[in-house]
Amino acid sequence: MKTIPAATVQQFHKPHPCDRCYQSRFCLPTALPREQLGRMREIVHSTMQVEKGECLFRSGAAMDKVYAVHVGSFKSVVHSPDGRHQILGFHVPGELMGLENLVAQRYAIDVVALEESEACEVNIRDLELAARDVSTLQHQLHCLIGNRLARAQQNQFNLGSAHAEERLARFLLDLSQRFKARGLSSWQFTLHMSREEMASYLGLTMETVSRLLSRFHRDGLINLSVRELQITDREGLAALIAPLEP
Amino acid sequence: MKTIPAATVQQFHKPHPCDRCYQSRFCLPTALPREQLGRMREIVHSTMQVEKGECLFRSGAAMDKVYAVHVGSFKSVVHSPDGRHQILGFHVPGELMGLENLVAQRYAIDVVALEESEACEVNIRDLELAARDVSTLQHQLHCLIGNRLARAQQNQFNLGSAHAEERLARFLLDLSQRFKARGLSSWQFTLHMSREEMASYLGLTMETVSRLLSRFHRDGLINLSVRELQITDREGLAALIAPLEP
DNA sequence: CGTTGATTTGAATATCCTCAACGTGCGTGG
DNA sequence: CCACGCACGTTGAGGATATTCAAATCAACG
Repeated sequence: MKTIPAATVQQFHKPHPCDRCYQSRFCLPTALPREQLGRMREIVHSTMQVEKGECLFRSGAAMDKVYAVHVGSFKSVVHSPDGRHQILGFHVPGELMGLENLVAQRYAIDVVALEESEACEVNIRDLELAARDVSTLQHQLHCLIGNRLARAQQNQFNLGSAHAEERLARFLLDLSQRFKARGLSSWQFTLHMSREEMASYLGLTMETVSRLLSRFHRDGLINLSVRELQITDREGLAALIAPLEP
Repeated sequence: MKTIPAATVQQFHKPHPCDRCYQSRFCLPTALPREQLGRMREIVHSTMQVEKGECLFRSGAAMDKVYAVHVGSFKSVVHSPDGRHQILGFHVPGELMGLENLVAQRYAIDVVALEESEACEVNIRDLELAARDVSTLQHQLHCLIGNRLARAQQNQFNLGSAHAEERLARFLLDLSQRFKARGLSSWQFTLHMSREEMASYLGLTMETVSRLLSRFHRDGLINLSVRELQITDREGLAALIAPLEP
């Protein structure tokens, strides 16, 4: 992992790291008026560059930073004491990671890069200070947190009330949605996670995920060459998430 | 549902509603220095009294309040468009509800009382304003949010990686833990929710929950008369949450 | 090309769900 | 007081879904 202090970035590259995700809807500085951006830049501690499979951070001890994805994608993994683990979420640019570290927790959560990625590091205390100065930033932060909670609750519904088929369909459509929100293609994208990782996230096994993807393909819903996904029948996929016959 | 404006409460009862949960560890005003309590009281809009089965709030339209449980207990329920529903959590005194309403959301979440209960209502905008004035309040709010996220993630792990037996064991121990944190008995308490509700929360069916409770009883782990629970072998229960043979 | 790791596919099994019957507690009204 | 209905809970049998174990296929890379 390579750390690039914000100062250095500003010195050598014309755009500040924050500018690079300014377009993405959910990034911190988005909601700030232009003239407040300077305040935001002050609190961005540095930019982290991580290789595929590398750990951005490992929760434990005193965790006093949050991270915003700039480039690439991450997964967050929870480990139980007995060695099992589960993926809690995938993070694409503009999303915040480490919010749960605002306070001590039971489980250790690792955040790992799925590909070569970049994230900017923000000190929590600085962020809190800035939020007190700038009400739009405070509100934006609360919005991000609200989104995050809503996402966690959606996951809970998914894992609790949906069968394998529906979980996977929801997952694919959710990804599609998130890419679309960032201005990327919503019907053709790369799954940067392995089958195993998808399975872990969905509370299934690798084999079940694989079988379902094959079935989706047979049914003409998707095209899939290893990790390159095309959604060919969005309606068909959407039909799977509401198993009802009215 | 009966609404008691804070002013009225202060007038007719000696203790302000906030005083009633001042001892509970996670309630908002807890972290405030005594002299700041006044600021907190200003933003408590009113106290809501709800009957068993009654809806405290129903998310939708513009939701601009959060609630703190004073007395009793609540459940939050998510409804999917096709009529299914799942319980996302149970809330005991001192816990905050409605945080996900800091921003618009996809799913409608209802919060319903499990028994005769009381909650105090806080306007989000007032809360944000106060948080900017009082840094301890801001930090406390972040801690509550962090806790909430951690809980959601724990649920996700539970639903995704644990079998029925383990889910139920975790649930019982979690409840025990939360009661203990409030100074109540950790080995003997009332389950205010029905089997159906427990099942919904755990992503199981009523029948499975019932069978497991019977089994736990046969194995001498618990005593259960309808809804009165005694944990007779905490170690035995804890052993179920780490299915490992070293 | 052969090795390694990821993915797909198949067959047998386990877990949990569905359906259905039965039991219990409680309030209502005969 | 007892019968009755009703909601909730328990228990059983059979079946569906997803897992486990195992083998085959595919892709990447030296």
